[in-house]
Amino acid sequence: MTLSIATWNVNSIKARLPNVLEWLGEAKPDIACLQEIKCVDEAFPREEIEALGYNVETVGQKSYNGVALLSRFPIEEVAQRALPGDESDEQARYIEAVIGAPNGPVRVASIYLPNGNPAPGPKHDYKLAWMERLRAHAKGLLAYEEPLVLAGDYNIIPRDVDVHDPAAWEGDALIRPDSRDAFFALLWLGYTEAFQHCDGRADQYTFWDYQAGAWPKNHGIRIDHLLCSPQAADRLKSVEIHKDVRGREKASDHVPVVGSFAL
DNA sequence: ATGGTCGGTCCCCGA
Repeated sequence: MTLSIATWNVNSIKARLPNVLEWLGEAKPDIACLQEIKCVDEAFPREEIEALGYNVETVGQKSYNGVALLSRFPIEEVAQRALPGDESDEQARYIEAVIGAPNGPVRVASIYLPNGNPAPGPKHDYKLAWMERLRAHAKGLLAYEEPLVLAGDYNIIPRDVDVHDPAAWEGDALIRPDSRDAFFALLWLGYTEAFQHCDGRADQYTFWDYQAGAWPKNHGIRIDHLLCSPQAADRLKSVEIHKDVRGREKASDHVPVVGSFAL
């Protein structure tokens, strides 16, 4: 059977609820990792999403950030409601759970990695420190030797072919060499970036800014990623970027990325 | 013609 795992930065679940319900109804992902829900847990439209057959777990925050995990299969254990490594970090950017999929447990995290702009500066320092915490935690997770997908908005453009005009982004926190190095450090642990593994084509984007006609000009960037443990990568069959979602009424600036696994 | 956006909250910030 095929297990599909999606990631989508919705840029406010309240503003995006009709789009989210429409997309869930047509794409029917088994597991969906959402980012930037921009609301506290009590304000999340849980009932509407549960009505489509999903179990729901959220780590919310007023106005900013916020992540959610939706699953057709039971969420057996919420393993983390924050990224370990800094008790003083109050930003809602990480949730990790074990899903009871029909053929065995699958661990999934929904990640909203800090943007980091302007760089250099305290926000970029926070981004790099957060990525180092993610690296340390992701390293430990490999010891489980289980199918694991770290899905989310990484705010990293991995390669120059993942942006319409690399020169226009020079110096930006999403493309800076130090940001990229921190992302590559995750891959060097043994994680596989699903899109590059399955497809790898140039000019396949997951985000188009609301400003400056970025969408009609196709001036996008690819920053939403699925990082797979070896046990997940072995079972990875395909990755799809649901680009058409960007052209809909009241669209998020990001689109869903869906991985299909023989799990 | 060198502009142009959203979303949340509150009168500006983050992306």
